[in-house]
Amino acid sequence: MSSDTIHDAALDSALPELIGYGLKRSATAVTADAARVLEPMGLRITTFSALTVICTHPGVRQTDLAATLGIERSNSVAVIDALEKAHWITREREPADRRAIALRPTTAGVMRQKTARLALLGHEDRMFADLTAMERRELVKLLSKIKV
Amino acid sequence: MSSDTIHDAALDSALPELIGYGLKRSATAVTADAARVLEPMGLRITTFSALTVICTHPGVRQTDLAATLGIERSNSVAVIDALEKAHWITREREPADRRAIALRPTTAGVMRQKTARLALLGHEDRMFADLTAMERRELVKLLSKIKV
DNA sequence: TATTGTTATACTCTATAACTATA
DNA sequence: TATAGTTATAGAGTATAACAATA
Repeated sequence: MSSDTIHDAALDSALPELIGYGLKRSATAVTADAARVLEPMGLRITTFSALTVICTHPGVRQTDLAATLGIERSNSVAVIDALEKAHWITREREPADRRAIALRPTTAGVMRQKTARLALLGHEDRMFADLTAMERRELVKLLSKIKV
Repeated sequence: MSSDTIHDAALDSALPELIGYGLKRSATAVTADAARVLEPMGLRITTFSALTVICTHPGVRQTDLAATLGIERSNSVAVIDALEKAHWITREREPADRRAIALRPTTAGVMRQKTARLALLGHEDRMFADLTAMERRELVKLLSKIKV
């Protein structure tokens, strides 16, 4: 750094007193690295997340998928388009309710999800290398206590 | 939710095993709420963060500000433009190095930062209401251990 | 009337390349 | 040549409104 004014990024401003600031910076760093891991597999965080839910809930409706992921239905369309275009999922109109569309993974989709999941677990091992297994569980627990 | 397929958002898919997934969702919820709090004051998260660093480091250069905030210099320009337009900071060419620009808060800028900070502390009290003071400190500590 | 999927749109954040003026 | 600030641009995430088909 060229100036002597600031030594340790963010650690000597008034920002660290805000939990949300650290939370956002951590999340940005982790998601950026996750995106780099997924990119060569043709996946983004949103498409991987959707594919994962579709694999664990074959036949899920788009509306329920969006609710599960906490995204807008309208934004789920492009995500599902991408997965369908890659032949990792299928869209199938539900006979019982012809408004709804059931989403199911293809064999290739299931395989791709498994590969990507393993890659992400490796990524997390790197990003959270300085946390013990107990600390990681504690982190997850504390995050789950945040209001959403 | 209209379908019985999914009951508890994100809690019954394979996503929760990934810390990054919970981290991103928490950060999204917290930053969205923080943005709602700041909006009526004419601030966004980026402008508030920049204003805070400028208040605690009057005379800081734009490059150092960007480094402190972990953003690209190029992206800092619009942020600083907004703060200057609102008359909360001043840009001042440094005589010793005429390439550099020193950023200083105005009286109005200092006051606005204080008001916004208090509003954000209230916002955090709501978002982290289910965490004890010790748990909040623990959360900050664990977040700081994540690789960036 | 309400819901499902969809389109269109806009805004924020982030990232990269290239320019200018200064050093 | 290297650095500080800047411009332009593009991608990704998120949010809202409105529409057609179906219930």
